[in-house]
Amino acid sequence: METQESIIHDKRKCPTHLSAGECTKALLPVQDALDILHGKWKLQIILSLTFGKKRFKQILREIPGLTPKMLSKELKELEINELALRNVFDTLPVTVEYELTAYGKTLQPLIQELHKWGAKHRKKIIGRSKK
Amino acid sequence: METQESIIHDKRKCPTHLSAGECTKALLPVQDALDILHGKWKLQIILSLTFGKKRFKQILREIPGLTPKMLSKELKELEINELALRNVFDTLPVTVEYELTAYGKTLQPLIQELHKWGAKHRKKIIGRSKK
DNA sequence: GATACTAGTTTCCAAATGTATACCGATATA
DNA sequence: TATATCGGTATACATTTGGAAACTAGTATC
Repeated sequence: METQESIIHDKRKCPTHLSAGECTKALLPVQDALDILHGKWKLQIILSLTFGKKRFKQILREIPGLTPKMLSKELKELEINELALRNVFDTLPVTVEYELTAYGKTLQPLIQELHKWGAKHRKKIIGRSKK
Repeated sequence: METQESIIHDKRKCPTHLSAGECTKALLPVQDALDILHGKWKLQIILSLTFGKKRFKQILREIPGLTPKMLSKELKELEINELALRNVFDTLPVTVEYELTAYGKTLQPLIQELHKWGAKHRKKIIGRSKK
């Protein structure tokens, strides 16, 4: 078992924080993770799929305001990142089922962490002034 | 000590995933956390401040491509969320120092988690095909 | 023949976001 | 007097994002 590399607060590794240096590069994976979860619909779609396989129209009906264009786009992104799987059945009319992959389910602990921090933040900030 | 509430995968709590139900509401804190870290510059600015107090122009010089307008906007957001503090000194010309608050530093473990997942994702997906 | 169902795509448009550039007042330096 | 410094702001523009609506093919139903 290797120790988790600390990417911030390590002054021995990044004492002067040079602009184009190693430290900025270390942020790329963080950005990746953020990008994957970012957007108005991503989380809701992922959440919907955690409760089982879903068909296209079914997801559309579940999430109010979601348009087919956006759903199509978001599902493609999930597919590209191997977080969701697309299964086509040649019924009439055609049936398409989406499901989270095992890999997609590894997002869960991360979402939990975001939830934990976000919930505290709601209590601290939003609860008292914002909006 | 109370047990952390599970927001997904709990079929007893959210068996049918009704559209406007409690489950969607549970995603709001997650969105909050994502929003705070989102953007091209936020992480870089936070990272910069983890290495100590910084002045406006200093941050600008450190992060290539960053414009004063964006930096100003991002710093204001950090301030509003009480993640960063703005200190004005009446020197000539005026000196303004920004620093992470203790609360701002609580983001660190979250960023670590994002980094952990993102690094694995890089190896799995980006390393072999994307971009 | 008109309508509805499936899973999307296409087109157009509005709003949000981000960038480039110039500028501000006050002061110190060359 | 010209220039540079500080911490920003103002304006104009380009790019990105997202939404509304109509439309596709193939078949089944009314």
